[in-house]
Amino acid sequence: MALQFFNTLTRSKEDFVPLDPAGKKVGLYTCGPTVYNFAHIGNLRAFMFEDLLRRYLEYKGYAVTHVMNITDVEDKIIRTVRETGKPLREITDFYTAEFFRDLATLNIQRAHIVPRATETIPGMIALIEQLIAKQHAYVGDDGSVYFSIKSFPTYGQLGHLDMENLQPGARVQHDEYAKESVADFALWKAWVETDGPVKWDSPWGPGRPGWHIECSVMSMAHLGASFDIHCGGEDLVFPHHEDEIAQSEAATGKPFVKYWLHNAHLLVEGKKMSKSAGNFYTLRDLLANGWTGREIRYLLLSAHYREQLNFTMDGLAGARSALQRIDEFLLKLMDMAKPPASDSFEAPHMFGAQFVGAMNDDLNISAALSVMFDFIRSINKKIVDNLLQPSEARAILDEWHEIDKVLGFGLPSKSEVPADVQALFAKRQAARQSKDFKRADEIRAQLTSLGWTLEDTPQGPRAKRL
RNA sequence: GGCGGGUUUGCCAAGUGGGAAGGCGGAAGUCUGCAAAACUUCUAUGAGUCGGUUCGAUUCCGACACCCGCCUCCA
Repeated sequence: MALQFFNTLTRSKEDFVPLDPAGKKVGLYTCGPTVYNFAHIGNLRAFMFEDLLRRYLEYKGYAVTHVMNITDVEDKIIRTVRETGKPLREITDFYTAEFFRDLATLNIQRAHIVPRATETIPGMIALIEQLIAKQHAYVGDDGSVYFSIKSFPTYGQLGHLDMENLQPGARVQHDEYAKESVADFALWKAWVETDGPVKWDSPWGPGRPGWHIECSVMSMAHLGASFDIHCGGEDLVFPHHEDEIAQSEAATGKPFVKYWLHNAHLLVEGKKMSKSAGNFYTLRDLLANGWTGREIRYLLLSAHYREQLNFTMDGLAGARSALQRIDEFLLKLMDMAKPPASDSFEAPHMFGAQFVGAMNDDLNISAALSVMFDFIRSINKKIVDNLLQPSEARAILDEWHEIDKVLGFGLPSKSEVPADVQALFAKRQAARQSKDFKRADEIRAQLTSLGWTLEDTPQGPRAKRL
């Protein structure tokens, strides 16, 4: 099966064919964070899905250029500036650094290019000028610039909204802006007093960019007027991505994005995450409760990205157990792995092909993981029956490294056993052999206090770190 | 009000017009001086409810119930 993605634009699964005539290069733009607060796990699910997407594209051999913006000017940031009196840059630098720390904790690969909105303002002004020149935008009485929806007939295509019959939602404030039409959106927002020191000069007076324009400018600057994939949470479909399409295509006359991929939100303990419900988590909250980035990664990754994921503490415990089982499996293989004895060695049948088959179907990670666990069970059986050759173990580990480039769980490392611990192990083994079990149990307790546990296997005792 | 997604075992979660993946949990067993760990096996005659189409429906269609999302700056 060819690689397929569900494209929000067509609401159907489509074969993935890059714009690059050679079929090699892929341009990927993912909407980044607004840096006014710590990211919560809902935010992080989106970045996790995008990480899986990028890793899988790279696994498939595509040369991916990944761009992710940092939104560092926006209403809530300005509010924070006003409330704290701190310079904007101090606030956004802090939360940007925290954001990257979160990504590192979750083993999410950083985008190749990470532009900041505030460093892209000249490009935004240039694009807005183009839109005004082409009569897709107009300057309002207050000095703000608005995009004219009616100048772009296909507006509403991504969100599948019929603009003619659209009933404004409760959040629309009709009287707030000097717009010609309620649905028109701001490209440039004129400075108002509550903006305080946050302002930039423009041909239309001081102000700041609207939200949507930054993504159009930053994506096209690095990926060209047309590029392959644009991602974000499903809430961004409308208006954010709809507006990006309108601005970009109105300015360039070219199709903006070929594939739009959106991830579903998550629930926490079966409920919508909210601060008032007490189920609102940032990564630091979870780490403080003893969970690891790896466990959180596993849980966030384990459900299909277009399905709502129920994030629960039971789920995290399940992730922990599942990862332990994987680690145990890999450690066993590491213990027995040896390079093949001869050149005629044939690698054993692996699960890679089935894994790819599942992932090709719009990143069906659940099916892919089930293939992985089936494989683990089958190899465990061979180990129990003493049928697994050391060279096979080596080959499995080699392929596992490849698969892990997609999953990003990481492989366990064999811990070096210090000499004193090794000596205790030997002493206990001697005590056991002379049937002095009381002494053996004492030594086991001693090892526990040193942070080591042991497992007696047919091949002898095995040391494990607690 | 409009548009869209969903409801699968104790929990999480896939696929599928004809035998319901996988993970966690649980049970039994193997191994062990004991233990732990590991491993093996088992664990939904049933798919929100009610109808319809069909030889056959969890899967298609229609109602209803409930959950969730979007409808102008929230992943």
